[in-house]
Amino acid sequence: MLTVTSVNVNGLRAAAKKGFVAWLAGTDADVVCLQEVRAEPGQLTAEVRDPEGWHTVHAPAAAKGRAGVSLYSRQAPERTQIGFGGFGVPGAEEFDASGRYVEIDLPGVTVASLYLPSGEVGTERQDEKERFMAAFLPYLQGLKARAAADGREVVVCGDWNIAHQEADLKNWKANQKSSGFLPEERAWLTRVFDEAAYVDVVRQLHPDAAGPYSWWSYRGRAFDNDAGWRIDYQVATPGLAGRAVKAWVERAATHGERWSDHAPVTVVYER
Amino acid sequence: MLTVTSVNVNGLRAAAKKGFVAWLAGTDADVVCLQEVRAEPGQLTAEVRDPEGWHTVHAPAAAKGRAGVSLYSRQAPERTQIGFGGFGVPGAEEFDASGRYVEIDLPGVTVASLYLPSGEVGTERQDEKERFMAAFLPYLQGLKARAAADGREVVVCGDWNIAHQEADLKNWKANQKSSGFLPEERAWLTRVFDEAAYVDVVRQLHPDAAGPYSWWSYRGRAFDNDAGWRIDYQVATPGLAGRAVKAWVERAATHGERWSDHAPVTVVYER
DNA sequence: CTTAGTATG
DNA sequence: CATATTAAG
Repeated sequence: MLTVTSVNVNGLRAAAKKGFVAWLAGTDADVVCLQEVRAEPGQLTAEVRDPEGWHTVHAPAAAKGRAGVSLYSRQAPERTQIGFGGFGVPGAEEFDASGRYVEIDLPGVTVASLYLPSGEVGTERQDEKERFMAAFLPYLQGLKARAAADGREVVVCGDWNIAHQEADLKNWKANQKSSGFLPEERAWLTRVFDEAAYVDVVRQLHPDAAGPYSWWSYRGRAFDNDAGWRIDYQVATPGLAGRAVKAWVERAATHGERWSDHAPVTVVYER
Repeated sequence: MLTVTSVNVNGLRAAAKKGFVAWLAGTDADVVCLQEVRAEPGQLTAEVRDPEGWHTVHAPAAAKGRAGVSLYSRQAPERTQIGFGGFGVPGAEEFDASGRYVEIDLPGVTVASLYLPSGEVGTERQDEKERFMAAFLPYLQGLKARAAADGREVVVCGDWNIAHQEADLKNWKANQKSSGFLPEERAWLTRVFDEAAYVDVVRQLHPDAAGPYSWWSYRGRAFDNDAGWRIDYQVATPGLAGRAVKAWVERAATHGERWSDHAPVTVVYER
């Protein structure tokens, strides 16, 4: 079994003070993918930066306090890669120091932690999101081809900042012009699943569910009303997706203590 | 009796959440002078902005979140003045919208709340402090003359941001080059007391005490070690100072809850 | 509403 | 070390 968890921690320093450390100590996961770490490694306590029993890779953003992705694995990675430039994809280098992508090879499987830009309609942040999407899809296609040639599977975990279908957010009607549920963003995710032939693992195992949501805004009573969005995914190659036996969102992990506005998304893959 | 209290609240919104409201409800003072309110009236709750039983005057700074002085009085003021420009003192107008001075007339006595700039050696902030001092001494002289002609007494309460003598701060030796205990600042205060002939009321009643200190840095263990400064004063005309019968610093008011880094300085004046 | 940056104290 | 701002989410 390989258990992979992904969670946007919304500031690892704050999350660590509120319950992340206890959550990590209690998880059965073999790999934990973090997004929005929002800290340089040197700003983290040793307990969080390099916890006993884990190998860690931290990919902070050049901009202080922004973005930042990390990967924690029980096994030592065979290879580590920060960013997705250097593979012939135009525009990919722009994001190499943006704290949005880190990838490791474990035996037979490549695991990535992704934090796709969050965007805001009518602003430069939306343009950045679109540039990221334009570069990331060809990267995913190349990654899959290289992995296949190497006999490897791939799973790209993280906060994709796009809800794919109406079932993926509670208030889909009101959000059709909101970044995160724009037609062009949804169409791009469809291309990831259809053209690039990756699989949305949680949806595959829960085809009929509303959600399960993985993010609830801190504004208003979104969490209490379960007015959530499913924007955190495990996007896997079909071979690995076919081995997924269980998937869930740990809404309880953020209940009560609520150490992030996102909840951990976990998938158990059979060997 | 007229009881006057002065306290730098270091952000009235934060102080209100931590114990200021309870403290105000429990005080016997007739007049309360606040400094570093750091909020526009509209940002305060009604309970703090206009508490039952008080008349309030708020003089926020033009710059958001900076400085700001207020006066609370049980009796309605006969006159209110924000800033000290308009009395022929060169340079005084610079500070009219800086949230550093407000004055009211009550029957027979003028009470002011002052927040003198805090300064930092070698920076423009120290220059600003010096410009304020240069303008404020002549204003004090004119105020006294006008009050005398009118048969009024005066007390200027607040955070003067200068410790006068060695007894006024615990670590005076280490702070001889620190803003707040510079020779030129101490000499300026001496001119307030000697040339302008105002009286340092708390020192008059406690001539031999170390302190009583009214401010302890939040850094390190300054409060626990009582490594404080006496920089909050009630500076009164001699007639009023002669009526002062009791003066104390409410160190306990900020102990435990600690709703400010300053403590209230209270004086009881006989009628 | 929350995190984190920065400026001020 | 604490209170504010602002930007981001």
